[in-house]
Order: sequence, then C-alpha cells, then structure tokens
Amino acid sequence: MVRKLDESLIAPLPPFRRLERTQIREILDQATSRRHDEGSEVFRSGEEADRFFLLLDGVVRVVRILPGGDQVILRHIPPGQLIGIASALGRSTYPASALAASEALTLAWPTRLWAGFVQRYEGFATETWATVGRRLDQLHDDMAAMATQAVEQRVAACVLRMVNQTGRPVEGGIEIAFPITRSNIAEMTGTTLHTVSRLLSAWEKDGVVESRRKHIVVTAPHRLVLLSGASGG
Amino acid sequence: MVRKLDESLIAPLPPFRRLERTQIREILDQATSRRHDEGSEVFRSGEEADRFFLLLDGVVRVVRILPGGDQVILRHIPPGQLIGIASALGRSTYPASALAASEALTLAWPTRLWAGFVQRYEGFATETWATVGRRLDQLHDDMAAMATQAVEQRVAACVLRMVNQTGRPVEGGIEIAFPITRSNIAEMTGTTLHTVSRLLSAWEKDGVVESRRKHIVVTAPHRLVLLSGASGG
DNA sequence: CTCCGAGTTTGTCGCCGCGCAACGTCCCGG
DNA sequence: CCGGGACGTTGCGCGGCGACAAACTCGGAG
Repeated sequence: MVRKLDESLIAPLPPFRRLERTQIREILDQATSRRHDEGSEVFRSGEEADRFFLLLDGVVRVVRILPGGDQVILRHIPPGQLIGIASALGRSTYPASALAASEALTLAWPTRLWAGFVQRYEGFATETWATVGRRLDQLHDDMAAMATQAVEQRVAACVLRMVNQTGRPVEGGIEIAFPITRSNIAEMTGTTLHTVSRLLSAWEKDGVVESRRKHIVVTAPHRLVLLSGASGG
Repeated sequence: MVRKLDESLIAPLPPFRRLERTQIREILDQATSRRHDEGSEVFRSGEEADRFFLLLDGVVRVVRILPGGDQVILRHIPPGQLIGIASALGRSTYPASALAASEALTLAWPTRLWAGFVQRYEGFATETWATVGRRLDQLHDDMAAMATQAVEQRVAACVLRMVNQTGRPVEGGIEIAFPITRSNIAEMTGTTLHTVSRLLSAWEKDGVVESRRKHIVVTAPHRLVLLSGASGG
C-alpha cells in the first residue's frame, strides 16, 4: 500500500474529471494501491465482488471461462478505467476474471464505498454510467461483427481496436502496447490460433503489419481498416 | 394517451418494486401510453433519445443495422422491462432500433425526467442498474457462445432463451409467445435462414419441436438443453 | 552454453454451413 | 374463388476454417 498518492495522476480520468481536488483527495485516501505481475489475477470469476479497481497503468484482460473449459477474452481495458464494478450493477460476485496482460498498477476500494461515492460525488456517477454505456455499445458492435463478419475482418477489427486503445508510436508504425499472442487474438475473435497465425503472416507479406513474438506493429493502419470494413481489397 | 392507469399493473415490476403507491402514482401521471402494431418501430437507431419506455405488453426486438446493410437482432425484450434508456448511459441518440415483434403496449416518459426519477426514487436506480447488469452479463454469454459454440448449439440456446423469457404453455409443449421467422432466428444466431430451417426440420423429425409458420412449440425442452449445452446427443 | 518449453509457422485433410436456386405452402386481399 | 407475395423447404456444390500434426524459433533457467 502506497501512502501518499498524487492527485494529478487520476484527476483527469473520466470518473474523477468533474470533482474538486479535495474530493479527489478524500477518495484517494481510502484507496489501497497494488502491483500485479504479468499474467496474475486482479480478481477471479465467481469470487465475492468485495472490491472495485481503477487501472492506473498496464492493460487488463477480461476473461470468461465456459463450462466447456475453453476461455473467451471479452475485452482489454486500457489504463484509466474502472474495473470490477459488477457490484455496482447488482451482482454480488464477479462475472468474469481479470488478468494483468502486462505488469499493471491498480487502486482498489472496498465495494461498500461505492454507494457513497455515487451519492456524494455528482460527476462520478454520470461518468461511470457513460463508461458502462460505451461498453454495452461496443459489446453490441462485437456481437454484430461476430454474427456477420468473416474471420479475417474480425481479426483485422480486433487488432485495430487494440491499436486504437493502447497503441504507441514506434519506428515504422504503431505497436500494441502489451504482450499479446496469436492465441489471445484467437480467443477474442472466436477462431483458432492457426488461422490467426496465417492471417498475420499474409498481412506481413503484404506489408500491413510486422510481428515479433508477442508483439505486433501495424505499419499500414489504413490497409487494415480496409480489411476490417468494406470487404473490398 | 390513456388518462388513468392502474398502479397495480406496474407496481410489481423491477423498476418500481420498492416504491410507495403514491410515488408510483406520480410516475404514472407523467407517462403517456402508446400502442404499437406488429412490426412498427418504437424508436429508431440514430434518432435523438428524447424518451424512454416501459414495455407493458408484447415483445420488442432490438435490432442493429450494420454499415454493410444486413441487420442483427441483439435481443428480445419481454414485458415489464425498461427500454430506450440509452440516454441514462450518456448517449444522446439511440444506439439501436426497437421494433414491436408482436402488438405491444408501452409507457413513455421524456428523457429529461430520468435524472429526477433516479434521484428521487431510491429503488428505481438500483433496480435499473441491476437490469443493465443482467443485460451486460447476458451479452457476455452471447459473445462467448458466438465465439465457441457450433451453429446448432447456438440456435438451440437461442430458442431456449426465448421460451424461457416469453414461453406460454400450450397443448403438447411450450410455445414462443410472439411471431418469429427462420430469418429472425438466423439474424440472432449469426447464420442463415437455410441452416435454421434445416435444423428445425431435423428437430421436428426427432420430436423435439413442432413449428408452424411463424410459431414454434418446444415439445421436449430437456432435449433442447442437451443440444445447446453438453454437445453429446 | 545447453536444455526445455512456450509460442509460432506451415501443410494437409475434411466437414460444416453458406450461396444459389427451385419448388412447395400458407395467408391475405381482391 | 383466384392470384400474388411472403414464408418455408430442400438439394447441390464449393470454400473457408477448424482439427491434427510436425517442425522451427525464441527466450529464459540453470
């Protein structure tokens, strides 16, 4: 637990954007901070949802494990967002697991503080619901894509989204800012690692992406957009 | 617009469950009621979200139309639920269209009343967020199913869900309580009407369902459960 | 340096399910 | 009673993508 956190770290983030400095101070003083190794669990599906988190740094993967045993990656969360707010939506237990996709830093609060936050800090609630709204929206998009798009388009869209959310400029293109395997992409797009591997190879041959082990650099984003959207080449 | 609505109609519904009679009266007096013919629009994707609705009777289909032109059915809403609450989640326009799958009856309120409802009626907010939570949850399930399940399993699960949500007992089984075509099921499960037709035919031959034009009766629910879940026959 | 395992690539094969097309059937309106 | 249109069924062929298999490469531990 870090004792004195700097307000400026979180003041510009959506949930706190509209709050006063003293209010942010109050909120911060009730938080505990935690470091998560790459691959470790922030929380686990089915556990009692006794805490909610703010992701300060790193990327968190939200995963659901099916009765059948295979897992599905529901989304990646970039820094600055709240996670584990299931309890706010009336669930007593986490509906999915959250894994640190890279080394991650979080703040955590006990769930019982949630109601107070919402009640006391006007903007907090609004911004949070807006975030939930965006997630719902994106989920709908994903569903629609899953239902109608071909595999190549889905994978292209998936890579693009991760670049948009977490991409950092690098020589020759934009890189996805956390370690990601073909398997991971397969679990996001509902296909197999084999197919993803083939697609990336083909794209690399066409000069759209470059990929090293666990790293992907997009060199021609506009080409990827074409691949994801209007099916024409 | 119907002038005097009976509180008992809506008092037991989730959003109003915890409210007092007088409060419900207040809320009702601000509502306008509307009848929707089968197939007509309750609201349209992209329109300004200036109203939210409570579905009193009938079933509403939530549809998203993709840039490509084809449409996807995101969910069916059974009576008693709120719809069009996009504005509450920070969206200024409806993210999807809502069509009456059968003749439907709704209450409508102007969006500007939302904030007041949430603030004034304690339980209203809680119950609403719980509903949103359930929708998110189900969406996650759907995603996961889409990503991992075979077509037959998805279609079986889809039929089952509609039976659970809106099924009514009928001689020889349980019937889905609103008109539904093969195309509709195809648009829900991300396949084609041809495949759905074949599946239903096969199931009918096996005595699991009976289907008339636009109507489906499930005669052996447990068999359908098998088809949807543990792939073993 | 060497070993080992995780991650990746590539090939082959087979099947599911989509596209297309034609026909059958029911319902509704004139 | 008849016609037309929407809905449903069925057959056929092809192709994408998943299953299986085997080899390669990288990186870290000892």
